[in-house]
Order: sequence, then structure tokens, then C-alpha cells
Amino acid sequence: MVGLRERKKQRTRQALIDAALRLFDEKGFEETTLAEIATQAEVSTRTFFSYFASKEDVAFYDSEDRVRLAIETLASRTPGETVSDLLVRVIDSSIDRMIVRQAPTFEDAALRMRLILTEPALQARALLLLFESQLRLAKALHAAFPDRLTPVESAAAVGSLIGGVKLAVMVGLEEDRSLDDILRSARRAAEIALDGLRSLG
Amino acid sequence: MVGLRERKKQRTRQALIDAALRLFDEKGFEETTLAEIATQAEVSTRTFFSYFASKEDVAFYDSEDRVRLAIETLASRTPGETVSDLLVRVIDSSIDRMIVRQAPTFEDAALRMRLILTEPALQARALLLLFESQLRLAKALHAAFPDRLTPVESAAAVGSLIGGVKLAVMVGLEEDRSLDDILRSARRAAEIALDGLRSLG
DNA sequence: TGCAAAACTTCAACGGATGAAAACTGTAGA
DNA sequence: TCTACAGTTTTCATCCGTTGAAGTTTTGCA
Repeated sequence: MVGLRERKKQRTRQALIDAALRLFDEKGFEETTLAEIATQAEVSTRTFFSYFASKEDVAFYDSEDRVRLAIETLASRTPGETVSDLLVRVIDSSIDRMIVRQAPTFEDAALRMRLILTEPALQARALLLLFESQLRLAKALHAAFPDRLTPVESAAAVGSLIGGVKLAVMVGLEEDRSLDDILRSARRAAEIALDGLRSLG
Repeated sequence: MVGLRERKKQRTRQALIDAALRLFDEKGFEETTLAEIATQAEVSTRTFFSYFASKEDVAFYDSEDRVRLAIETLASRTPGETVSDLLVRVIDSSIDRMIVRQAPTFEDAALRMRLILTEPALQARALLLLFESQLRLAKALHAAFPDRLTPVESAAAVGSLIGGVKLAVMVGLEEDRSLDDILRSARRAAEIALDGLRSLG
């Protein structure tokens, strides 16, 4: 099953990712051309597009994995678990994953984060991916509580939770807080979404 | 103050908007070229870019106005008003405005909405604009409650409310609901954000 | 070993975006 | 009214991302 062909493709893909991220870091996103990326990865520029749909996409090569984790968590609802219990578990496991995964690749992740926040084109792409993920998460939440939640309510719940966390994290980043502060912000935002805005007085 | 030069610029701007939206409607966004827009508006393609930063931007010519309305509402907090009272007022006035404004330009607005939801490039741009608006709204909310809310809490509140409404509306649109249904979805989502996700059981 | 499919390259073209310089047009002041 | 200047627009050249088509190389398999 895992023939030479498959392995080669994986190697090419990784070479493109490595080359792209290194160049984006060194010279900025706009400033690096596809020709440069392709040269460093030793393929033609045309080949780039059989691995990624756009120059932006290469920066989000792993986002699918993280979404899948969240969806799996939603699918793993235990019988007695309430909507908010389950959502808390999704947030927690995502944060855990972020912390654990960052141990070896912290440099990389932080760098990529900064890149995405700096480059408008990447920001737009990130928001679109996040949005599409939320739609999938809403579906998964509805599947976990088919009787208790309507599709619209599921969407409202997912959007409210993630929307709050996202904006809180972004403001935290804008204020140049430490990683710890930002994680605290994320948790506080989740709390606010869970308790409702009325709890703010 | 309002010299010929100023009037001419406004007319050119409007001509570009009209030409672009008409063409987007007739042939789709990707399919219409800047050359066509410019020709119909009777300017050179280069001139397009002194009015709009990109082909996408022309579809969002009025978004700034709507954000300003919301920010003004936030700034108009009355002494006894709570955080949630004020936020409810923002949602209501935005919905009102949407309904009222759509009376004369309903065709236009609906068409533009469909366009944005269909074209990925426009969706990405819309999400970026919405995100930036939320940051401004969060600042305004913090300004309205400087003692009761931290900047991060303000962001969490705005993100949670708008995030929930946004996703609920999108799911409603995906399910092809009527305008009335979608407004109901929006209100239900706002309610959920206000009461908190725990209220979902 | 030879063949079919998959992957890659080359080539050409399109369209969005940008910089620079030339041409044009209101505007304000002599 | 004329003129000089500032603001606008056009023209021209160029870059780069993206895509289709056609041909070449590589890999897996009979």
C-alpha cells in the first residue's frame, strides 16, 4: 500500500511546506514568490498546485487535523453529558492539544501564528477555514444532541463559543500578552459564553 | 466645499459600484474582469484601484456605514443600562436597519448577499471585514463599561454574540429558510448567547 | 521487460495588481 | 480672464498567482 510513489509524494509535500514556511519567515509572505518556493523544493511551480490550491493554503497544512480532533470529541458524547459539558470538553482538549503539540514545534507554531496575524491574505484564509470548521462542528453538535438541539441552536452554540474565544484571543495577542495570559483569556471567554452575557451584569 | 471635482468623484465611484454589481449579477464574480467593469463605468482599469483596493472591495462599499451605526449605539449607553441591555439594543437596531433599508433596495441587498455567500473570495473578504468590525465593537463596548469589563471580556462578549448570530444565520441560509425564519434564527442565537450555553441543558 | 497510469514539466495565456510618467482638468489667485 | 498648480486619470510596462493543454518521465504491475 505504501509504495514508493506514495512516499515520494509525502516527501514532496513536506519539502514544499518546509520551503514555503522558511521563506515566508525569512522574507515575508507577499515577498516570496511561488517560483522561489518551487525551486527550493525542487519541483516546477506548476507542481505546487497539485499539492495546494493556493499560496495561502500551504500555511494551513495541518488545520484539517485539528478540526477532526474537535469533531471526534463531539462524537464521543457520553450518555449523561450535557451540551455545555461536552462543549467544555471540546475546548479543553483543543487547548491541551495546543500545549502538548507545541512542546516540540513551539517555534514553528508561534512563527506561523505571527505570520497569519500579520498578513491580510492569510488572515482572510484563516477566517474562512475557521468558518467552515464551525459549520462542521455545528453539524457534529447537532448529531450529538439530535433531540435537544435544532440545527440553528447548534450553530448558535458553536458560533457563540468559538466566536467569543477567538475574539478574546485576538485582543490578547494584540495587547502582546504572554502565552499564559492568552490561555487565561481563552478560558475566561469560554466561561462568559457558557454563563451568558447577562452574567456580565 | 462641494466642488465639481468632488461631485465627479462621487459619480465615478457610483458608476463603478453599479457596473460591478450588475456584471457580478449577470455573469458571476470570477467571470467578470476589471476591464469590463472599467469599460462600463467609462474609466481606465487603473482608475478602479484609486477607488477600491481590490475587486472584492467594491461589493462591500457600504459596510463601513453599518459598523458605524453599531458603534454609535454602543456609545449611546444610558446610565442604568446593563451590558446585556446595551448589546440587545445593538442587535435590534442592526436588524431594524436591515429591514428598513431593504424596503427600497431589497433586490439589491438580497442579490449581494447571495453573491457573497456563493463566491469564496467574497466570503473570505466578508469574514475579514466582520472580524475587524468586531475588534472595533469590542473597543467601543469596553469604552461604554470601562470599569465593569476588561478589554478581553468585552471582546469575548462581542465575539460570542456576533459569532453565534453569524453562524445561526449562515445555517439558516444554507437550509434555504425564508427571510422571516432567518431573522427568527438570529434572535434565537442572540438569546442563547445572552442566556449562556448552559441554558441549553 | 514492457505497458498503463500517475506524477511532473514545459509552454502559453489570462487577469488582478502596482509603479511611473505623461496627459488632462478643476481651482484658486493674479 | 488667464495661468500655474494640485489632483485625477490614462497609458505603459511589469510582476505574479493561477490554470489549461500537451508532452515527458517515473512508478507499479502484469
